[in-house]
This record gives sequence, structure tokens and C-alpha cells, in this order.
Amino acid sequence: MTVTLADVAARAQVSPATVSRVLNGNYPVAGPTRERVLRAVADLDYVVNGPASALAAATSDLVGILVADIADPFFGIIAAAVQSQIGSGGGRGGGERLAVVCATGGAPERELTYLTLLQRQRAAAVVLTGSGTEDREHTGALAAKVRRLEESGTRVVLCGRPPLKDTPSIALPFDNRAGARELTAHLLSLGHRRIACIAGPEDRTTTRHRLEGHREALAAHQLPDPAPLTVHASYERGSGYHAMQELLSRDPDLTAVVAANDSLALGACAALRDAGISVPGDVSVTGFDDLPFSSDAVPSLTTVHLPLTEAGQRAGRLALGQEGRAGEVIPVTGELRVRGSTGPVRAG
Amino acid sequence: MTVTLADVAARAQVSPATVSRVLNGNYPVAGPTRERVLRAVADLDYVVNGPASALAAATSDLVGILVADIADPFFGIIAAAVQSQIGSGGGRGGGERLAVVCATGGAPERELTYLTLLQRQRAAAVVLTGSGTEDREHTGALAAKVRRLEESGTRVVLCGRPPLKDTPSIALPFDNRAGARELTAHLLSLGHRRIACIAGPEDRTTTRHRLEGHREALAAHQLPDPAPLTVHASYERGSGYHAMQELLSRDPDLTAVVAANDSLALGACAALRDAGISVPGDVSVTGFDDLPFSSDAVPSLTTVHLPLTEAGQRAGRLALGQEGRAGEVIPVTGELRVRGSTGPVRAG
DNA sequence: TTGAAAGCGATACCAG
DNA sequence: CTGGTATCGCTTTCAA
Repeated sequence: MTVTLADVAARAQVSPATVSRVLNGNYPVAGPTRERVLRAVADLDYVVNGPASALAAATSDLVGILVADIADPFFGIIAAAVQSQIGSGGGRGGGERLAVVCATGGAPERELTYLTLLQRQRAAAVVLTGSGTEDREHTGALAAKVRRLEESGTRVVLCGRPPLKDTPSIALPFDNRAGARELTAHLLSLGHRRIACIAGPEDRTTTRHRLEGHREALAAHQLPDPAPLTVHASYERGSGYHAMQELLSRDPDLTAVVAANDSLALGACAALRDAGISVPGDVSVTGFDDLPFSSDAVPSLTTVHLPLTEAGQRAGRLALGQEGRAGEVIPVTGELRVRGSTGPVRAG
Repeated sequence: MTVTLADVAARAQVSPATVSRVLNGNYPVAGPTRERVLRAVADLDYVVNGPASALAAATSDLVGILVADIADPFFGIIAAAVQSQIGSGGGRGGGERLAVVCATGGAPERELTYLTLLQRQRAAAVVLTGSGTEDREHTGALAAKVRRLEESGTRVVLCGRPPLKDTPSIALPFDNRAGARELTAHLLSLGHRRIACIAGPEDRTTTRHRLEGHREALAAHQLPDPAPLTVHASYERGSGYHAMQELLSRDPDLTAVVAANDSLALGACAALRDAGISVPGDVSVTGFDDLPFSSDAVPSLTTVHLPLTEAGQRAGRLALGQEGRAGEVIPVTGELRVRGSTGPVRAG
């Protein structure tokens, strides 16, 4: 039925071994012979059987990318960057590697499930993105799983995510704490004093770090603990909308709000708009990711620019195993980018 | 080294065949026996070898999703929807299927490359998204490839994309023509007469259909051919920005602009803003996809709501082969959704 | 430089 | 309901 390597060998009058060598190009083959083989491949329209190849070679051309949500451009940008690296050559037979994108919805147990699935596929590498849980149990299970993956030859890279203890994985963490600190410090320097905060989901490392940075900046100005003006919310616009309403009810006179990411910031903007409050005239809103969509649509948004593309590309290269040592930690720093008319606090 | 099915069999004191049956659950096995096997699996921390399994069974648990750009929420939303369907059960061994997301950048030749790669993986199905080329040659090559994929047992689904001639693939095309017609008709009903158009890339089916709809609406009002006020642009904000500048130079008095998608619309908004023109006060801008991001950020945007999630979910289900006949064409209609303050044309 | 042949690990048919 | 085993298609020593 389907053409196999043996068919190609027969047609080219060579042994299967030779065909394999030509296809993988990792072994010397005489010019004329290779020509003959390639012609046979073309004639028969032969396509390698990936699973068979992976079985024999004990490794595949698949690279897993774990994200919370593919529809979220934050992860989309990272995934695209990773793929741009793994796609360009390097795979077995000079072919390209394929990206297996897995949406975990941020659930730790689904993270483990997908890692098992990728282990089953004998994936060449796995890139874990997004914030990790603070949950001890899950962190432990995750570390164990990662260790097993590495043992079975799958490289693991943590992109925009803190390092995992006692693990040979390579980490590329964002400096969320410093970013948040600078963001709030910026608002303070503009004269804002009543700064509300829409933090991310609880028990996430990212949430904690950004919140800590926020606190540090306030503390540096001898301002009270921000807890009363802090609301936790999931990373969705709708949550940002409701969080903003809640914050307005707590303090109608707030002059600025720092949101844990751009989606929340946009939701906050919508809530303010619907409450008849102008942005940034009355209230300054800040995001954290600086996604093209949000910053282009809302030019008055002040954001910490997280270098998602750079981090993703780097993660892709590390996944290929062409650079980086096991257990290495390479911090990726965000950059505060002020744009538009986010101005000083309003009088009154 | 790594634990194999044989190891499990040995530990459970059964034959490999039995272990396989327990794992795949598609064959009767006595209660106590299955218990013993499952315990052995757990004890040994056994993980199936995907490639070996795929080789023997002649099919894999992979589903390919071809998109132009993962970072674009338009495709992200579709990919997420597809994955939500293929992820929930149904795979071999009750496991889940994995989504292999391939970014083609809209290049037809990369589309072919990825299809070959997926064929090599013996993917269970492939979902093609985005607009197709108008190029005869590529369309032919693509159809041939799709035919070969179907022959080798890979189901092919076209999501938001016109049917491929002489192909057993199932198509879920968007009714771009009708959507565009309604959009322009809507602007006309508001009194707009100088309507500019930022069309998508040339030689794309989507571009042609949307442009045709635009023309039809204008023709129904005896308005002149829109060509002089039409600019082609790639689907990126930057292109929309420049296109808008170009259009303004052609007609400073235009009162509305229909953009081929939301990214272009946002770019157009930015250009208008920078030119000191208020949106929608002076000029109405319309998009086409109604992505959450853009509509939330720019509430005055009038858009045709394309049911991306619904189409993606449907595509996912069709990919699983649980419904749909080969060659079936299921049109997906967009819905005009007017929001915000897009109002009548300004006086003067 | 090329060929022969022994696996890789799971599946599924055929017996029992 | 369970076991034995040929087979899937390719890779990779080992020889020649």
C-alpha cells in the first residue's frame, strides 16, 4: 500500500541501509548512489514513516510547548518565537521539528498530564511557559516529572518561569519583581498616592513576585500596605472589569491602578469607561506585558515590556540543545516603557 | 533502561498482549488481571512508547493545525477551540490527542512542507485554517497533497477556508462575501458615501470575497467602483497604519474605512489618531474578526463577528471523524455586530 | 562505501 | 479471557 523505505531501496538498487543513510545525511554515501536514491524517493513520492523512525532512533522530532492558553497573545507570541527557532533545520533528516502546543488552562494537573503525553511521544524537548504554582505538592510532582523527562533524553526549558529545584532544566525567568517595582515607582514619581492593584490569580509565583515589587515600591515611599486596595483576579478581561468595579467601590478616589497583565488592564479600562471615568484623564491604568494588541489599541497604557519574543527564541535554541548547560538560570529582564499620555495625578 | 511493556507484563505475570489490552481498554480483560496489570504499571512508572505504538497501529494521536501565525489571536482562538475538542478523550488508550501547531506565515509552500511533515508523523487529522491562495499552481499542489493525506488515513478539515476541488476534505468556510456586504451596507445606511477600504493581501480567497461583498454593497447604491479608495495590505497593524495614511492622502474627506481584519483596523485607528482625526467622531473604522482584544479595547469598532470558536470546535469534532462526510461543505456565517458609538456620518 | 541482519516496543491475529 | 508471535518500517552496528 504505502511506499516504504524498502521499496525505495529496491527501485534504487541499493540496500535499505543506504537509503536510510542518504535520507539522514549523517553518513558518507557515494555521489551517484545518493542521486539514484533521491530519484527513487521522488519517483515513488516516498515519505518517511515518522513513528518507525522515532522508534528505531529512540527520539522524535517533536518539541512540546506548554502554555496556559493558546488564544492569549502572551503565549502565542512565545510559542511563535519558540517555533521559529525549532522549525529552522536541525531535525532528524534535516527536516524540521514540529511544535506540539498544549493548553493547560493553568491547571497544574493538566501540566503533568501533558508532560506524560510528551514523554510518551519521546519528545526531543519541552518548553514550559507561564507562571508556576506555589503549591508545594504540585511543584514537587512537577520537578519529579521533569527529572524523569530529562533522564529519558528530553530537554526541558522553563520560559518566563522560575527555576525548578533539583532539576537539570534550564530556566529563563522574567524579573517580575523588578518590573512591578519600577512600574509602581513610576506612578509614585508622577504623584499618584492612591494606587489600586489588580493582582493575578493567587498561589502563582508570578503573582507573588509582581505583588512584592509593588509593595517594595510603596514601602520605599513610606506608604501603607496596599492590601486594602488589592484584588486578585484570573487573567481575563472580564475579571479585570469586575475587579475594577470592586476597587472603585472600595475607594472612589483612586488615581491609578496597576494590573497584573494587559488583559486585566483592558478590562479595568472598560469598567472605568462604563463608570464614566476617563482614562488616563482621571485614572491611570497600567498593564504588564506590553502586548502589541493592547498597547496599540490603548496608547495611554503604561507597561513593563516583557521581551516575550526574545525569551521564546532563546528557549527554542536551548531546546535544540545547541547551547546552555543543564540547570542553568538565565534571568530575562523586563523594561519599563512609558507611552501615550499617562500623566501626573489629577488635581483634587 | 526505560521500562517497556514487556517489563510490565513480567511483573504482572501476564503476557504483553494482555498488558496492551488493558492499556487500550478496547478488549475484554478479567477484573483481577487488569488490577494486577495496572498496579504493575504504577509500580514501574511505565509510560507507553508512542512511536512504537503508532508504528504497530499505523496511526498516531497527533492532530496537525496549520495556521498563518500563532501570535495572532485570530488563529489562536481557532487553535484553542480545535484543541479543546481533540483533547477530551477519544485518543488511543483513552489518552488525549496532541495538537501539532504549525505556523506557515501564510506561505503556500510552507503549507505543503508542514503537510508532508504531518504525513510523516501519520497524523490522525489535519486542520487547515486561514485563507487559501488564488494561485492555481499552489492550489493544485495542495489538493494533490490533501488527497494523498486522506488516502493514507489522515482526515483533513478546512476551517474558515473555502473547499478544495476534487478532495475528500471537509470544509467549514466563512461567508466572507456576505459579511463584507452587510458591513458596507451598514455604513451606507448611516449615510457614509466616501468609504475607503483596506483590503487584505492580494491573491487570497478571503481578500477577494470580502472585496466582492464590499463592491456589491456599493453597487447596490449606485456608487462608483471602490478601486480608487482601496489599498491592499498584509494582515499586520503596521500595514494598516500605512494604508490609512495612503488613503488619507488620496481622499482627506473620507468618512469611513472598512478594514479587512481587526489588526488592520487598529493600525488604521492609530494612523487617524496620529493625523489628529478622531475615531469614530470624524471617521468610522470597521474591522472584520471581532476579536475580544480589539473590540474590548476599541469599543467603537463595528465588526462582523466571525464565530471562530464555534468553527474551531466543529473542526475539532470533524477531525475526530465522529461526524461529517468526506467532501462535505458546511458554511459558517458571520454576524454583523454593531457596538459602541459608530454613528452617522458627520455633517460637512 | 555498501550490505546483512538484529533489534526498537507495541499491536493484533490466531490459538487455546 | 489469555498467551504466543509475526509484523510494522526504520536505524545501526558489524562485516565485507
